[in-house]
Amino acid sequence: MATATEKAYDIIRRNILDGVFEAGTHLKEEDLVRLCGVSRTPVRDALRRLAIDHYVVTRPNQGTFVNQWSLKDIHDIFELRAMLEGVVARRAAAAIGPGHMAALKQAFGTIQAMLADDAADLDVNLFLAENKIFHMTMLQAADSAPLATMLSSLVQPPIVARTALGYNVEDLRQSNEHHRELIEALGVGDGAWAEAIMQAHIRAAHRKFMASYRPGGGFAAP
Amino acid sequence: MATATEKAYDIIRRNILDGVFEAGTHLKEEDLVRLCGVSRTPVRDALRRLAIDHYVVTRPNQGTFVNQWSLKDIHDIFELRAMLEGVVARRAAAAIGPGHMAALKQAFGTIQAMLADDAADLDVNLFLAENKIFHMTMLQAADSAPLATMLSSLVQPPIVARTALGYNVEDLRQSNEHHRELIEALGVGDGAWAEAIMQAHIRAAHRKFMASYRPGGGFAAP
DNA sequence: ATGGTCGCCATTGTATACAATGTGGCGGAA
DNA sequence: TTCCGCCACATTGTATACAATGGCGACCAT
Repeated sequence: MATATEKAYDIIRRNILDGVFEAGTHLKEEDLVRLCGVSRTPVRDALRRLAIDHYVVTRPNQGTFVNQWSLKDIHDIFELRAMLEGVVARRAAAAIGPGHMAALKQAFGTIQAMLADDAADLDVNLFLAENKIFHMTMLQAADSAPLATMLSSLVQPPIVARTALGYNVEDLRQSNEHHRELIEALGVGDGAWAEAIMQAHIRAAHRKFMASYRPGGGFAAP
Repeated sequence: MATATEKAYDIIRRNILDGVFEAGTHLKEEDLVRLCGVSRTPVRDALRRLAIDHYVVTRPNQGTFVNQWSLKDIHDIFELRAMLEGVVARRAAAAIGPGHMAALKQAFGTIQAMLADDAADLDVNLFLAENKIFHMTMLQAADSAPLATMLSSLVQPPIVARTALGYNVEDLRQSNEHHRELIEALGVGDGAWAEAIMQAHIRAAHRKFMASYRPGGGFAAP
């Protein structure tokens, strides 16, 4: 966290993800100055960067607001993610090398170990971190900068995080079984197989998310 | 062009599109201050907005550079555009109303009129404007904010503009015939048909673009 | 001659002061 | 009472001054 802009970015982002700043909230620059302990200039910079990542939207002369998605938007996002992550899997099957393959297996193994232990002490954030590593590795293996750019604008952290909150242990096991099958498909270079299982993987997440979604913006406990 | 930020944004963007700022150029804030006649603050704001739209990339403590795409990136961009614009067409076929349909027919008619005249006096910018209206109308008819966001990050104006430069009159006629067929498919609500012809439309543009592409960044005259 | 290191300068990052804008409330008139 | 217009304030937009960073070249040591 070397620069003031980064500091402001991280603090604001964290508050959005933690739900302190609810969807639609008007983020006033002066308040953020007090919260972050930096001047307005880096705060404004941070808000622009958050706009790039679609955490917020800025309306000229009005201010910056925490982004919110309609139910329809969320459906569309999952729909598009299923399609694009499917492409990622297909391309990864054609291009993956031993390094990325090893990273995938390790992420799978780490999650598997989490699930083998008593489920009670499972740390959702730890799961999310490993899950992210898995998907990022796939993305790198697919070796397409435009594809990576598009997906990054589609994988909305608030939604992904809340999806995980809706998971129970059985759901997590199913999720990691998909990972296992993806590794298998990639191992034999079967792009169509990899694409299909990846689409199932995302669509399953979609259903789990909807099951715990509440229109008001709140979410059911896991 | 009310605000200084908008002014800077438009000037810098125009210079990039016109090729004054070539790909990879280091855009120095102080130079842009002199060019735009505003202070550094709105210039920096404008550069952040240009980064959102992928015209430039910013590296911390190093500066802002005009974005450049590799040949592979360009292929990927067209590939993804074909897929996503296909989805747009499919969804538009299911949801389009009379207003959007009329707009599509008008854009088609305008382009048709351009091509009926003597080809010598054809204004490429005018064609581009109507072409954009056509595709934006399709996007609105598809009625999906996430889809619109993704495509906007994929439709790189420099590439689209240079694609048109590579067109000859026959290519333009083919392009507008695709538009005609899209309207027909949408009229009978055949989403699969619309999707297929849209994919062909983008892939044809891809080939026309590659035919006039020169690796150095220059392009053959039309 | 070559390799590394130090310091200067160009450039970006940050803070603060001031200007402009848009909004909400108050008051007056119909 | 209700609607319109105006004023004041809260908030964002802009300019300028200062701080920090990093790249590049010169210089020294080997």
